[in-house]
Amino acid sequence: MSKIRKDKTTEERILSAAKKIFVMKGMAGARMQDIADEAGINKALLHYYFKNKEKLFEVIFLEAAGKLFPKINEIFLADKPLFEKIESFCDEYITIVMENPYLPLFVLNEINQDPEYFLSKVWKGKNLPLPEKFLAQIEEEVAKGRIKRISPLHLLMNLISMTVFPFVAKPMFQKNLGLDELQFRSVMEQRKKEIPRFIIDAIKK
Amino acid sequence: MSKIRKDKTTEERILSAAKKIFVMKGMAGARMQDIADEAGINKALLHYYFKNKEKLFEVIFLEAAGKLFPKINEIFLADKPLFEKIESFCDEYITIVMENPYLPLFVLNEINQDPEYFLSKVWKGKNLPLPEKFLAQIEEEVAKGRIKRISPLHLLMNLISMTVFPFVAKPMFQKNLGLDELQFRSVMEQRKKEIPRFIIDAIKK
DNA sequence: ATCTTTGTTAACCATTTGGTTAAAAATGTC
DNA sequence: GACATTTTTAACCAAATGGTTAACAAAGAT
Repeated sequence: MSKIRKDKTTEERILSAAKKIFVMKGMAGARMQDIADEAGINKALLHYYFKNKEKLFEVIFLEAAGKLFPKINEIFLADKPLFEKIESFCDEYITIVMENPYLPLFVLNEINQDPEYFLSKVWKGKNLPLPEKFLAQIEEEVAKGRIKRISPLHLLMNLISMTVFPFVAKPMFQKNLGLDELQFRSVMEQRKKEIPRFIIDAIKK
Repeated sequence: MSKIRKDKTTEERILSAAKKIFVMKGMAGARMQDIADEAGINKALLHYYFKNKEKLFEVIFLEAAGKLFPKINEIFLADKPLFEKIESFCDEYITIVMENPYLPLFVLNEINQDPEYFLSKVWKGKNLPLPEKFLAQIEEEVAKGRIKRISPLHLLMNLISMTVFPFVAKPMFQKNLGLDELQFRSVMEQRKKEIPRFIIDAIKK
């Protein structure tokens, strides 16, 4: 069979549509007929290409998680000075999530539905979290007197919280603070610099 | 009709069961039969007492939001020094959410499904966000030279992010950092003090 | 005790949902 | 062009879902 593909294959159209609908509605709320409509195909094709809803969902979920989790592991493992790590994490992570601001909520919500199941899928070998090096790095900076005493665990939580949560709570912040879409994006761009500055101000001696 | 109630009325049992199921599964994933099973009643009673799924859901959602949103408005409006506000917000908010750690994710997820609809329900008069006073307070502290230059908006985002997000991402943090249930609770207790300390270290001159 | 009102039950209903099937259409191979 | 394989279609299916109904039971009012 020839491997030459013209424009979007049916499979690609399904995946693209499924991503849109699953990210918006979640597993429980998404309807196969809606995915088929979005892809412009007959619903039976979803089963021809992906067997069932669960299999299709898994592809989408793993792709989404594959965008979010390796990046966190990257700061764990990188050989860089601490402050640089913080700066590049914020910059890169916000850039990634800005391309699809609903990803974090989607992934976190599904993980909360069945943590063991979903996290085992995500961690199947490839994205195993390895925080030890990063946490040890923070301890070392404290011991060397370069930063104030702080628990590595809390520093990590603070970093990830400030970077990700505004996306999760987007409508709430928009309404609370009177931000339209453009303004929200602008604020998140600012945060690429604001968060590292805030953190470094908090821990620098 | 006598208003004397013995133990749990049927209505109370429904509400209690509905809260459990809706918070766990969300609107889309919750099943009326599951709620009835949880309450130990016949499913038809759900409609006798609450007409339909949407009406029942709304009661639960508003109750949940009513736990989370007024507290945020409280820091906006309180006549207290800034640092005290930050300290008491973290302390009280974490205490509230610890009683039901899944509330933030539940409320935020539903709001993201239809922001206009849900936020208008929440803001129907009573919980209208009034951040101006708080934001002005931060500006004043900056102008008086008591804290470093910082955008009030970012400070507010940082405060709420660090307080709430660990609950939203609970399974992820547990897995990443090897925390069992007790340890997670202990970490969140620590954060009552750690977050204000971190923030104050970041902004204090 | 009688009647009215409220609460409960089990059966039922129409629609929706994820999935199946067989036939037709399209594509690939020689 | 003939045959094989893959893709697509429309109809169909069983189960699940939110909701309805009528009968009965319990509680309230007089």
